[in-house]
Amino acid sequence: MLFFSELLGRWPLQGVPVKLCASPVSWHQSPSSLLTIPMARKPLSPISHTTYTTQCCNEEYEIFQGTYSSLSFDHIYRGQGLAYTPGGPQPLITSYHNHSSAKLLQLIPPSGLALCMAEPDSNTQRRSGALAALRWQGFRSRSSAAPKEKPPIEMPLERTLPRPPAPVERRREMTEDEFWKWREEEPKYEDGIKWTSLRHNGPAFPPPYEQLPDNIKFYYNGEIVTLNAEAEEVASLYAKMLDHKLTRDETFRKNFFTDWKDTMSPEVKKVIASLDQCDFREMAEFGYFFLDGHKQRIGNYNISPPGLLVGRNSPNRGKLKKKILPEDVTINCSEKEVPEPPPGRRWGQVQHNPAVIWLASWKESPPEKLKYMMPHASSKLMGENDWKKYEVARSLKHHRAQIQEQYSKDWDSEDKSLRQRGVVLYLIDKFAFRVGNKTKDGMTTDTFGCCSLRVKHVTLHEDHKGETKKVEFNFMGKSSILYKKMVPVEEKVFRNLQQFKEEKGEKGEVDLFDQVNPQVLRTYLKSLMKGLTTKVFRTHIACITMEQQLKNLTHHHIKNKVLSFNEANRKVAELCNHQRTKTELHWSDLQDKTEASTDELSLLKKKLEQAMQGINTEELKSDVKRKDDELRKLDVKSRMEENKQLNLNSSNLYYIDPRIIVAWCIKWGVPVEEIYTKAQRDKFAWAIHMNNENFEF
DNA sequence: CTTTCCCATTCTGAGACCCAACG
DNA sequence: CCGTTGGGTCTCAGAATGGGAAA
Repeated sequence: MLFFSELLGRWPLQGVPVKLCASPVSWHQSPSSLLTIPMARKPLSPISHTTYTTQCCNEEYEIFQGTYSSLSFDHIYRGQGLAYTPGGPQPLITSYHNHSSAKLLQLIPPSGLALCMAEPDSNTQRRSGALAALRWQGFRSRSSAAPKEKPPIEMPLERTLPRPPAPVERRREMTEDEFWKWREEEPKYEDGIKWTSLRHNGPAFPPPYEQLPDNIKFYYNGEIVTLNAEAEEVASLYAKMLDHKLTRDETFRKNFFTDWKDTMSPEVKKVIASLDQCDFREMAEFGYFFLDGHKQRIGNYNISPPGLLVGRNSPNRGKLKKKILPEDVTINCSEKEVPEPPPGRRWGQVQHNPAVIWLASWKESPPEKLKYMMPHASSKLMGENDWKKYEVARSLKHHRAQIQEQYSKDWDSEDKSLRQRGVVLYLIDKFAFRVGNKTKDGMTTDTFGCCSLRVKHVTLHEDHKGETKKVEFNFMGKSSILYKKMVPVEEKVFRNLQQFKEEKGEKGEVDLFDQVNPQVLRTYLKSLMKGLTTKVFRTHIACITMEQQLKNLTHHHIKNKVLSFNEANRKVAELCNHQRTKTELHWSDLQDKTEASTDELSLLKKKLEQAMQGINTEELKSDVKRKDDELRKLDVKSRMEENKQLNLNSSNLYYIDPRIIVAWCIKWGVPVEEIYTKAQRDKFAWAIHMNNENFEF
């Protein structure tokens, strides 16, 4: 909870993290009825006026009549937010976002400051930052309202840069007590006077437009036309949206063209008569690259802005991610086509390496790791790699039996390192574990994979729920996702694990497989099959599983094809342990409910049994039935919730050979569009193009 | 109308794996 | 000679974002 007093010190509110207080009554002076300020769903046109009248403090006030809509901070800074109050129009300071509404909890005269607080539902919190505040001056009741004369408001929209220097004095924020003290002691101003001193830094402006380099041209009717600076800026805004469907919308085009024309110099205006003849394509500068002359999308062309590192459990979280300058960037391109660095800057390095597919790289910190600008998943280069990956995974089927035979033999070896290797490989082959590279101490999160498993991560159960020989895994995997599963294993694997554990005694933090590391394993796998690595197993198993699951769907079960597809997909996600970690709020509620219902049901059943001897059991029977139904419904719901914990996206994007899906789609007459989204179809264009009905993984 | 749910897409962090250099 | 290390490259990972529509 951020107190009102604190708010004042932080005006305007951009970027202020605010926690919601469950009962925001702590600063209430007097009870007041809630006032909802409705939000327009779509930005209202400037001419539309709406009047909202509502009850507050048991008196009726006219609250707004104005042109507010999806007001963001951005709008506010530009002074576009206006509230028409009884005292006349006033700038509105709020963090409204469309999709959100806020409850005005209290109006605090006479300063006219009002605080609006969003309801603590997840959406408003997420979208609007939980708190909206509104400064409303000239607050008066209707009875004493000043005549509705709207004084012209002076809102200097144009300022001369540079901005005025920030005040040097650092001011401590008031405590709540201090705030109220100040409020009591503040001088009573006469009407029309609000303050004696007022200081701030003015609005923040977006960076100025940078003109396009000379080699970027705009064409009209096939001819190069040089636009004046202002027209170019506006044109580039349109160019950015070329892929947007709105650029085929008549009104959108008409409106843009009219406004664009206003920015043209007379000479340019004379030339450009129709939008249809305009070719903006080159002006959409970023986001594309040309591979042997063919236009391809770039995956990530925005360098992430400086900020604080938000890692998943990373020891570096909170550390500064420095601003990346052109001088930090290495460009990879062909020799005669070096991109123009931003004006007045230069590239750190330019190289012409055709052996790699990245377009630019820079070192991001922390941790000191290279980042790359890469082609988009839909590009030829990425598509080829994707295809190659699946071909390798596919070829594993010719070697798998032999590999399994080999590692099974290793379980009996005299050599402990061989026995360990055999067990490790078994786990990888059976449970699709990641290899588990060494993590740098202190630099990265402690997460684990097969080779790096520690003694405490593995629990052996000789006899578990009547079944014998079960192994329980419990460790943090990639991205700190918990891997917790209980699985049956081969007798010999079990004995070996038992022995490895025993050797280490009570030391849970010790590596379970001390004789194996990813490097050794890699060399070994390489000798078994060309291109074989640990992750090939993961891909292979995922594909086989998917194919099998889809095959199991008979005509009878295939009524809802998309649903059955998801079911199969889910199996793969489960195998790969792909989860979403967001805690669903109602998840625990549901469990509680189920538990309570179960208790009630058993109680009712008991009652029924006791009453059986009597005659009047009908009522009880129906009670039992009702409760039973209720429980069944809850069960279905909870299973649905459970499924929500799985993340199907990763397996779909990275593990399941799209050719399996395409073949399945053809076989059952399911349009690919029903299975893959637009972005996925782009990524898997290579597989869709192959269109092979008989594909078998 | 507001609020909540749902989903596709983007974002950027975190692994795997390769290879050359090192000890 | 051979195992280890660390930088470089590409793949995989869930969260954040934001549009749209159902409730």
